[in-house]
Amino acid sequence: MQNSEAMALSAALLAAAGELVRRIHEGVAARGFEGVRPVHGFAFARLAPDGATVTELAAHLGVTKQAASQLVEEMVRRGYAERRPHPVDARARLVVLTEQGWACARAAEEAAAEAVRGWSEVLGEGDLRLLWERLARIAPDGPIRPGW
Amino acid sequence: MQNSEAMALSAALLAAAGELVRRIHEGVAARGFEGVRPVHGFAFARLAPDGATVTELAAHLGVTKQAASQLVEEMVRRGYAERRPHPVDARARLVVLTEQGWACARAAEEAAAEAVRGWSEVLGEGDLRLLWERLARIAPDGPIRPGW
DNA sequence: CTGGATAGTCAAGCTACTTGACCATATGGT
DNA sequence: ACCATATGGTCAAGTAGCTTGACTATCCAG
Repeated sequence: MQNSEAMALSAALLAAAGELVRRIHEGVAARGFEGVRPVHGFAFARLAPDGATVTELAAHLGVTKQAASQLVEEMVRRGYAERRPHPVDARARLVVLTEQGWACARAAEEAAAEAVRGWSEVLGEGDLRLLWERLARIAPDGPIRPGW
Repeated sequence: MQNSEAMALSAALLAAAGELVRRIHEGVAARGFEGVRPVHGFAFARLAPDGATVTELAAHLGVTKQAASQLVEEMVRRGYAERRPHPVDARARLVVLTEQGWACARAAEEAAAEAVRGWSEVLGEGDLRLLWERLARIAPDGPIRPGW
């Protein structure tokens, strides 16, 4: 693949990602969760199953643990999450979602589904799943960094 | 497609985009252009063919024209670009790349090609082109926003 | 020629991130 | 058992890169 083509592919990927984030953000806001930034949705996704420590969250988001700590602080202040003592490590604290946090996480998922549905209409469901499968192979478990 | 699947697809897309940006940035730095931020590469791509005005660059990057103006100022200061009078509009100024700017743009393309080559090994050239084609259909001509 | 739109810049402010310092707890070698 | 070192977390301060607001110069339609 030529260099200029690689650059064009990169631009397309970045544009799609930006568009997606924008739509999810709008969708979440439209569901009444204003003041929540895009990064929160992906933080929710990490916290959702069983909670996570600040350090785990930082790794997931690709930021420093101080930044993750600030993010958690903000989520706690807004009532989306709470800090609990960690069951096995007294240094750590387990951050878990509150009921409102779960509601916001669901809103983010709905917004994502809404945005992706538009793509499905363009590509078709089958191609969309192929797109997903290939993207997942490219960057498995990579951090979801906020910004460049 | 289920909501949770849409979220997972979104995460995969974001992770791939972040990974790509990181690799391009590293590649450009490795070629001796330290101090250049990722956004510069995509600014170069827009300026490369025939130059562009600040306003056009702002639209391409999805930022305010003030931010684009600051970016241009920085690029000029570093010797990557220069402002010229616009041929037909005396209000506007045409921002064009210097020789060093072209060199950096080529470095960014090489770095992008290098990063994409790794994907090609995972997906195969054909699938990679399909991925590109589908991404391009999703967000044609969308802005390349720096960050969320 | 005149009123409104557009290109660009200057200045100030904000926000989300960073680095640095610090304490509490865990872990592993001796 | 003890100490050295590593790790989880937070507080504080600094900063980069964006924003909004205000302004000038130029274009263009009527």
